[in-house]
Amino acid sequence: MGPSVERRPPVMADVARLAGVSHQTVSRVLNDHPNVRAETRTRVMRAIDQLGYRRNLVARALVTKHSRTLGVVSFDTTLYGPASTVYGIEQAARDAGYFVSIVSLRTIDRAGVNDAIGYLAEQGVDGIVVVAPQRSAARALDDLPAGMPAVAVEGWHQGDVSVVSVDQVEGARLATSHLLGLGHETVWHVSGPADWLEAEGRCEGWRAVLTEAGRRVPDLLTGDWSPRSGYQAGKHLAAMVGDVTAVFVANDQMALGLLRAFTEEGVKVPEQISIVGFDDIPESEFFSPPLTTIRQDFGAVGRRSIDVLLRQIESSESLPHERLVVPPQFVRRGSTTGVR
Amino acid sequence: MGPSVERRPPVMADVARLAGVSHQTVSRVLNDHPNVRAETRTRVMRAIDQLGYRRNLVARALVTKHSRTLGVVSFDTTLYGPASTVYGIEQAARDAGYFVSIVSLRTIDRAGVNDAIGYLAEQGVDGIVVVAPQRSAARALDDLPAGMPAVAVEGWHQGDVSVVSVDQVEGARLATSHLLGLGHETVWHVSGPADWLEAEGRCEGWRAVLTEAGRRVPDLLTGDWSPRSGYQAGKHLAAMVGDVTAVFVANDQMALGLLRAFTEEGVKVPEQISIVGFDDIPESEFFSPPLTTIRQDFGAVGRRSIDVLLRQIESSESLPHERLVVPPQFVRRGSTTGVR
DNA sequence: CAGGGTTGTGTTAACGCTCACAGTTCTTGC
DNA sequence: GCAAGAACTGTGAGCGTTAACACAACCCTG
Repeated sequence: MGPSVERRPPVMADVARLAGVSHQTVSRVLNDHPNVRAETRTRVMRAIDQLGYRRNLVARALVTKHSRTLGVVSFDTTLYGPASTVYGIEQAARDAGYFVSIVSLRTIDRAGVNDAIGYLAEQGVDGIVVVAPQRSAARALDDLPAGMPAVAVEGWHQGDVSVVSVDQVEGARLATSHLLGLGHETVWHVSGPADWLEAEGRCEGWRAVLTEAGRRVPDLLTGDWSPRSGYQAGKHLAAMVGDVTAVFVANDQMALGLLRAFTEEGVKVPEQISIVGFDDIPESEFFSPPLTTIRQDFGAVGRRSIDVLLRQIESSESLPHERLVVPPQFVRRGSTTGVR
Repeated sequence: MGPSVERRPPVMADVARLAGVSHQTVSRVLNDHPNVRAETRTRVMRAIDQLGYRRNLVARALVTKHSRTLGVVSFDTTLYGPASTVYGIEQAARDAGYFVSIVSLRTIDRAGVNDAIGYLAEQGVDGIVVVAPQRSAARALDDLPAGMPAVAVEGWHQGDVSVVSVDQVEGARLATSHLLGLGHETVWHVSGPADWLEAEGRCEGWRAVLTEAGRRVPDLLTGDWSPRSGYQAGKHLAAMVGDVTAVFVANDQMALGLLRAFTEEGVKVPEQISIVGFDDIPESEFFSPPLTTIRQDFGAVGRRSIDVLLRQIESSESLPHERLVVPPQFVRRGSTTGVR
């Protein structure tokens, strides 16, 4: 019946017409430009919510060349660590007025990360955070699109990109020293999978402390971060009670697996074997026994990485790349005790 | 020295010039339109990667009115459930060629969800998934921008928006029936916080089974999903061993808290009290004892919700809203046993 | 009350792409 | 060998916004 049945969403020009001003004035009101008469401003505002107008950020991005969107590339955001980091990133970004577009990789390799970065670049993100805990993934940062601001989280410090990470080596030192300080002859280690930078860092810290103290460095056991792999390592270690009195496990989930294996084999924790984990997942405090562990402040890592990235985006020239390190924190609970 | 030092990223016109064709032909190659001579196509392709050209999806979105981006609004993506759901959503979306822009709320209320939806709408998303496990949040879906395709996950089925969820009531029935089937007189319940739809559904299923079997419905205990709240409930229940022989806990994290409290109080699981959890987080299998629980297939929920949403986006007229239910799965482990 | 600045507003041209349509060239059949 | 159609390619406009500039109206100050 009416002149046009199909209703398209209102645009700036519609608001302008209704308010009796030019579209540019509407734009000025929206970007709260100073030089608009108060009376005009309210007239425009009234027109805006009369029409239910929302500005089209896509059109805006086209002309300003800024989408106010950040890209995040991560791996398996189902895990507590990545999930918390991404959460921290998202919060910090939104507080700064940015959107977050996320790509969560199933498997992580250079090609995959590169693709993801490419997609995000096409989409016009202003900067990219790569949560790149593996060597192979971190290497993908070498071929970023020219001029794309980026920051690596838990990545490698080589190459010319800023990195924000928890000090893994220090965390491992805390864990290992704690156990030696309790009087244990040496400390065993169940590490994360090869190629993971975090696994390497934790292994390095553990080995360093033992070496510095002149202790025997036992054979390394390797898991894949899963409770199951910890369980398997635990079965292996349980067979060596007496020889093994202290274990530093590279994450809390594997530590849970160890705990389970020890329970099954009748090995008492901490009486016969002390265990230290890493991460401090929310569950750790309620393991039996509650787990002594190293807390990583993932939220802080996320926030810091956004700080670095935004500084890079908002300054015109390219800043020198920095390396930010968030300290880990030792959390003493019931899974460790001194030797008799 | 050169004509221009400042290098701006190449655009379609640059590619066209280099390949000796019009910008439109470049566009056709990019969108693999059929009517382009093979020779022309390769010439354009060569020009594209000679210049390192990437198309500008923002400009494309401006004219097509489709950003190929989906918005996701969620609450605390640090928790295993939401994190897994969002992961499933992201995977499914990317497989379908869509980006995902995520907004993760700190606190969840109608205003917050509304704001988030507003932001996403401005940004030009083609559709929105709201992971709205609370009544208050679900209600925000009532005032969606007109014509915006949307789907609720774990939400309320009222209002005219499609909903995808795990059948919470059925899950609770499975858990409760299992315990009754083992010969327990009745089953206690530690529920999630009020206002959470999942908590309500689980409570409803539990109560229904007890009522149908003509059993006494014990006082309800309420937690907040955290292990700590489970621990507190556990302390309370431990004081009533003998009276209490079976507990259905609304999630695995709280179940862990119960387990810890029972261990401290010397209550044996499952010998004195049987426990069933909900979620099947990766840790549950390695609790002591391994937890009998109800598995939710979060990945499936994510995928299904994207299916529904894309169908809505890609069909021009508005489809009737549907209600998709993903069945839960009972997982028997060591935390439950029959009464002597 | 002339002239310089400030303040408020409008006009026009991009931004980089796709769509609609108008050409052009190549097939094909008789 | 030539019309008729199919296959390919080019031209121009426009998506909704901001930037740059132009211009009007108003304030001062001397």
